Amino acid sequence: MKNYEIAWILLEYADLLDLTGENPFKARAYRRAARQLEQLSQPVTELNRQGRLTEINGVGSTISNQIAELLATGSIAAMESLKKQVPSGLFTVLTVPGVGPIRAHLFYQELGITSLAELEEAARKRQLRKLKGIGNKVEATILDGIRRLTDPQFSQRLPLALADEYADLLISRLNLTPEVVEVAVAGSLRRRVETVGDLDLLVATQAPEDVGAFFRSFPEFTKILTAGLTKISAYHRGGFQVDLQMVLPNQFPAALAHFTGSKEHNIRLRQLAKAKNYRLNEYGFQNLKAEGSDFLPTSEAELFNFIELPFIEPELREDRGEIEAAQAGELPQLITVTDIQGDLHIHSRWSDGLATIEEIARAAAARGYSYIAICDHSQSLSIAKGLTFQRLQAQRQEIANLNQHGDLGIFILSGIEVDILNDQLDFPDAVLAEADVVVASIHSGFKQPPETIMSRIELALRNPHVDILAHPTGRLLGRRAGYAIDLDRIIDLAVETQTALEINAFPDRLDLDDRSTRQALERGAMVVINSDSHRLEHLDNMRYGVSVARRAWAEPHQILNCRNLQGLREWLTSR
DNA sequence: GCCGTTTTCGGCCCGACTGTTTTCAGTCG
Repeated sequence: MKNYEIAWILLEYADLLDLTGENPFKARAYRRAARQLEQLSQPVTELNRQGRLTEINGVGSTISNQIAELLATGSIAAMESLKKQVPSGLFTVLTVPGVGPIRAHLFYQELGITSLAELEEAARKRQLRKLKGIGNKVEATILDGIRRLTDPQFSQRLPLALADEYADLLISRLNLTPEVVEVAVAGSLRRRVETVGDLDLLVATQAPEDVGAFFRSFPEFTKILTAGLTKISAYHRGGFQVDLQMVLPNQFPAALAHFTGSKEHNIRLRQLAKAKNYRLNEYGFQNLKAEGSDFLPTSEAELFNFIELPFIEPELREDRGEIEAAQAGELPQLITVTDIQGDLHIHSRWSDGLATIEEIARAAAARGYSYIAICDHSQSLSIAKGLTFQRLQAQRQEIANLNQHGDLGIFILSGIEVDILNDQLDFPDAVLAEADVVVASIHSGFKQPPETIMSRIELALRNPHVDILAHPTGRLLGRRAGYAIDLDRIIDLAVETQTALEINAFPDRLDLDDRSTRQALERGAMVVINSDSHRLEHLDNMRYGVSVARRAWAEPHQILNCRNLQGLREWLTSR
């Protein structure tokens, strides 16, 4: 059993505890334990064998015994008996905005509601308002929430790139009013999570009423959900929620940290503040012992320093070990976009790209790169005008000419994105050996059984000419899950064969994702960030790949294309 | 359920907003 699978079961247990009206701190204990398991670098099965489970933070005698039971028997008896008390449909009832564990439990106890459909029917028949503490407003909120849950437009999380665009528009609009002193993106978008559920914006102002009224009047909002003195929530016509927080200018740094989160990270910070006899909230530090000795940080760095931590980058604020690393002075020196020296996966007009190689080279040079690799598709991918051997030869000649006479200020490597077919690569070794860079990837047979896909990928990784495995899981955000692969095994093979794993920076892909990348890096795999550009503007998608790498704690020396051309060539020839 | 240079018992992060109340419970982030 994998760590994340065990963690998932503990999370389910926590939900069950919530739904049965147990002590909320008990559920929190299980969530905390699950979180610790997820970020563990060693297998839980191994720790269990060694009887060392209780060494994990948040795992005591009960949970360690239950994990042992789970590993031995495949289930936890206490959890199974809870499941008998709680129909599985109650979990979906919990997803309705305005319905938490207490109300879900109440609806189940009093009305026998165990599904979304039953909840909707009860609300329509005005049954809910008969219950204690529930009125017509709550009923309406629940009906609206169910409508939103089942509306396809609202059912998907917003991809990072799209969220950036919407946020930029809202921020430039907010800046039109002079009462706005400062605006910033907060929440998961600032932490650069691959998809965001809603947009969090923070404004510094002396006049929150005016800013609030201005904000509420934005035409793109289809409904104002809440409108308080400091917080406004609205539905955006793009199918997501926007939360605006307003604070006084001198509260801005503390508020920025607070609303950036994550929630779990904030809890850790507040615990540290509390140990120093301070309460930390969105307004600053309040001294719990001495009135008037409050502290308003003037920057996020000052806020961290006050609780004896160095500045922690937003991408790391997930309570995935960053607090401990900060305390030990072992935070990573995260990669930035300016560390990127080149892009090793770009398509030209020779296959399904729109730009010529020369146009690409000039655009890449303008972005400060010192090299690029043109990796057009191979022959079998006819839908993408895949290159035959003859056309590949002609393309190589063009690249050679450009390098020789082009005056481009950038070096063009001649590459190929070779398709991984069912039992071979799309070009023979002799052809691959001639390429400067070989990127291998799967474009067919997504639904094959795991063994089949895995043997194809293994074939590619074991081929000595293959330098990079591109978009390793094949997932498309919000559209297609990845292939059924064993990522642990792929990472092991990549390390063994010294093949680089790609973070494909295309906003639809972001493949590998942050968690997988972190695993790969921890186990010593080489990682490369590529744009997979098909037109010139796509080169700018590199930053989304860099975001993934930053969330994976990547430092420049771990990323292949942070090397200069000589370093890259040394790596390519050393393998 | 977990945990301990204030603690082996009694805490466990903190506040905004709404609705159903008549001082607070529930939800959310």
